[in-house]
Amino acid sequence: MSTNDDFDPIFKALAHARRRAILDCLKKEPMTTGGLCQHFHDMDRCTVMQHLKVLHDAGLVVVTREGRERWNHLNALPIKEIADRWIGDYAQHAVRMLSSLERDLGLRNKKETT
Amino acid sequence: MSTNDDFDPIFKALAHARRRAILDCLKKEPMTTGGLCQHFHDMDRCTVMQHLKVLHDAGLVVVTREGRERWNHLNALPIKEIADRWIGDYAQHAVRMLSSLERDLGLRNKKETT
DNA sequence: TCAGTATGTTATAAAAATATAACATGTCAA
DNA sequence: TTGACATGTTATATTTTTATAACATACTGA
Repeated sequence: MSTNDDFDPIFKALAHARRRAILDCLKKEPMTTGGLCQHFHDMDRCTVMQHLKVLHDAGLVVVTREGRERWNHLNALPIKEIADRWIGDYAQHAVRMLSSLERDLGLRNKKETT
Repeated sequence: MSTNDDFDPIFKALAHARRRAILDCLKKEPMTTGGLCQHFHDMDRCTVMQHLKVLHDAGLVVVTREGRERWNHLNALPIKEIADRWIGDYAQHAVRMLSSLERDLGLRNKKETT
């Protein structure tokens, strides 16, 4: 399935807790690379930049420049695309499973009460 | 954020295209390990089993046994949880961005037509 | 201009994920 | 029982990811 492969860099980008934390930061407001390094003071600046590169390559971070500063903006569209085009089927699967479980429990209760 | 860490094994499990392909298979119907190996004939049986272990540890695959067969069932609930508890904020972010973009384009068109 | 600052690049060490091989266990059915 | 089969386990090679260091570039403002 081609759509599955399209999503690959996005899933990979989301796979690291540090990167999800960076996204959480950028969800609140755009930040400079330096600002992010300050926020994640336990992480080397180069590490932050590598994570930003992964996020950028996945299209989850958009970069603008102001003088010598680099502003990193969240682009949540790829995440929404995954939600719309990939997760839907699985969510349905889960809901079906839950409702059949509910039905089975219902039958059991019925049986017990009769 | 603690919820972020709870999701870690799930995001990690979803990060590999082969594992997502396995989930796609199991979404259609439960399969034995052997059945999966037959389907992914270009992958070593041990590799399939390792992937199944990752999926199982993440709670995405539930295992039942029948004699010498092991049946792997999809459990999509963790995916639905991510959808409900993690993706929501980002989807909203995306929608907000799109609507502000729309508004800006609307303003531009207005300007152009006046 | 020039010191200080923000970011970029290249190389490399360390850790984790992926794939395979070799061997082990348990079940079925003749 | 016993041979074939489905799965499980342990060890290890290969590849990728993650983290850091050292050096380079470019902008700002005094």
